[in-house]
Amino acid sequence: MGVLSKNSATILDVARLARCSITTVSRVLNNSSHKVNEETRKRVLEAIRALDYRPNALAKSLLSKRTMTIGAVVPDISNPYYAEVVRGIQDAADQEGYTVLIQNTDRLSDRLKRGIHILREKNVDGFIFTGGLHGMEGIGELLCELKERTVVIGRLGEDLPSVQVDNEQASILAVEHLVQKGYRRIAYVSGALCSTTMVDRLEGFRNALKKFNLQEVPGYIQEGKQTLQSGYEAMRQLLSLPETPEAILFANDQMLFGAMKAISEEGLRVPKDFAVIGFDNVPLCSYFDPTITSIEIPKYELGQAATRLLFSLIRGETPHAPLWFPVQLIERESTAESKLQSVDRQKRKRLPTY
Amino acid sequence: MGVLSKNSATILDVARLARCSITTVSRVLNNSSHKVNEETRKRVLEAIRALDYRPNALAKSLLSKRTMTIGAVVPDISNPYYAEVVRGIQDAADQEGYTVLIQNTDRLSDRLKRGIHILREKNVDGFIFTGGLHGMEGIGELLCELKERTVVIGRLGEDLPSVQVDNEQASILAVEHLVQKGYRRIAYVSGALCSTTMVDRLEGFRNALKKFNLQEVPGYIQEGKQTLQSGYEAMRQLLSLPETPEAILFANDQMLFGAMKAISEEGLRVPKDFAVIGFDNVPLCSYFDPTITSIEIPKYELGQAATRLLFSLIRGETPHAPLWFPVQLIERESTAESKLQSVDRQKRKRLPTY
DNA sequence: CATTGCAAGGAAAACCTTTTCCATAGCTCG
DNA sequence: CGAGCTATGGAAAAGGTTTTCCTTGCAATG
Repeated sequence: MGVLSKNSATILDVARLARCSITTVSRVLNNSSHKVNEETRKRVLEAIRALDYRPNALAKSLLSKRTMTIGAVVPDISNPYYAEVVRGIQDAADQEGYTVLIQNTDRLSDRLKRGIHILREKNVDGFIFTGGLHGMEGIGELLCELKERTVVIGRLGEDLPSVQVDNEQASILAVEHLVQKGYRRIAYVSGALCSTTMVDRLEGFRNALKKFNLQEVPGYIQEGKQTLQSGYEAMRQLLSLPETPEAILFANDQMLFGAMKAISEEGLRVPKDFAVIGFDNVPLCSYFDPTITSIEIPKYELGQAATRLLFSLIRGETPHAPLWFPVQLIERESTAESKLQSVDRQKRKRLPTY
Repeated sequence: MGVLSKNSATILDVARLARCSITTVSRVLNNSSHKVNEETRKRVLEAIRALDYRPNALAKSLLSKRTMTIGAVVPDISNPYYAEVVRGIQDAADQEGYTVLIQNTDRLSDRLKRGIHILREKNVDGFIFTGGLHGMEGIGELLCELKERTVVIGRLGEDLPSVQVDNEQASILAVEHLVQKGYRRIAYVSGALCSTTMVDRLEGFRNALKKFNLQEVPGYIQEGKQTLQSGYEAMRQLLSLPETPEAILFANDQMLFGAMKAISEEGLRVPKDFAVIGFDNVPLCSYFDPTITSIEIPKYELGQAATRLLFSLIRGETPHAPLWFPVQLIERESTAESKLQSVDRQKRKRLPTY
């Protein structure tokens, strides 16, 4: 309507127009228990509408010490895994009227520190850390008074309230699946070991080898970054080994997809020549050719649960034990028994390997 | 040190400890031009350190009417395309000390409205809209006074300052490429036509058909959502047609990947049986088997440029004409000439089609 | 009639900064 | 010696809310 006023209306403007005090306006606004005459209320509401008044959140926050904003620290938002976790966080926050401020760290510890700094400066009401961060012990200090309003998805070294997934167990699950399918020479491609997630998955793989009496072949464990390119390179490494593995477990689906290129470049096929299995079960797994067996992590649910846990902390409830979420192996074509391997397996069956 | 005070120190605490007024503390803090005695300054700095004082951004913002935060509205952050755009925005914002508040709309117009509402409430200093939004004319009103601090990536119907890519031209480029390779029966799979991006790409495709004298075959234009599943379904539709297309242009790479599954399920191959070409050139394109020809959109640069444009608006500079970014066709295996088609092409060459 | 209680409303403090304006003291200059 | 300048410092307003604590009428109760 007409000229837009440069500065939006304040509560004082409303009070003036409604011929009452700002106290009354405030009461109407927050429908306080303090009674206000029905007629006055109508005048106020009318004035609010006429002026298109909306309370200034800044002023409110200054007083209430609540910004209705929570901060989320994620290693890499373009990773579909974290994108989904963030989605869970945002939806849960939304339900309680909170907004989420996202800080990307790109897995760099100084960007992490900077992120925390910004979030504190913005006066967020709580923190959610995702991905953990290995060997980054100083975090507790950075959080200061916010320490009691922090939730971690995964581990962080510090013992903060958390929502977790048993990554170690997940690796064992994957290896078990491969063993059952008759694969024995199993390699592992890890992501950057700067997140506890990656540390746990690797640990789990090693334990699984022991558990199933398989030996760790030199060169069968590759470390890279969680990218297509890195998966490709790791696979090339594996392909160059004198004795190539029969099956490969990838610490994340992205790396697996990258590796598929290396495999097909050599004219090799999955699962005929290699079985592969990924982590995270991103949507593409069921659309790839062949479809990819992957460990499903309840990404959305993790984000959601972490946020709810955070709200319970904010409400002053005492933190309870870490919340564990189940993982699940989704079997698809990439780990089917190839004919060749079925034969192999027959042969092996006679050997008392385990 | 020792026990953490529940409420962090204020400027008053610092002043008391340094035995001076808050005015002086403020001056030291913002190293104002107003002189302050070297010894006093030292006392203040000491007090700041001792109390671990950090100014309250809320109070500062209340006064300055600057939150050092900009809002970004994106249709879908889990889409790699937007993830990359957001990355560009964040990096550029970072450089100027700004923080980005992201609002996902999931392409729903009420979530969009809600997002705008939240951003206004949080007093962001400016807006960036991505993806455009078709048939959503009321936006200008929602923005109100922020209208002059809004930048759009793409079009929005309203004429706001923008950073653009010629999607229409891009479609023409793609079709031209296919025609040059000898393909004539070209289909198009569109995403949801609620974003101007999608509208423009479709428009471009239609114009390209005209330009190259190809006719629009009924059923050759499919509309879906920008998802793997939707791409898969669209492809199934195309495959069920009495005469299948020779080449398909997909409005985004995700849909293309979904379609690849439908193709391989039929035992068909790319590019032998179909040429396919995508939009966005996400990283996976060069890792897929076959590698995928796609239209490269400078996603990161778009985000970056939009943010810089926004800052120039915030500084009070007058908006200039829309900024155009070039698109580029990245040719890969998925549009190689199949032997079969080369023959076809020879045949066709005799016909005076265009 | 005096007292109590309630409905309705307002004044002012508090939240934490920045900024404008003023104060003091010591100097310099004409 | 007075005017004006500089170096240094503080008081107070402003920014927009919420909340605590009054105040004023009026009706009900004894």
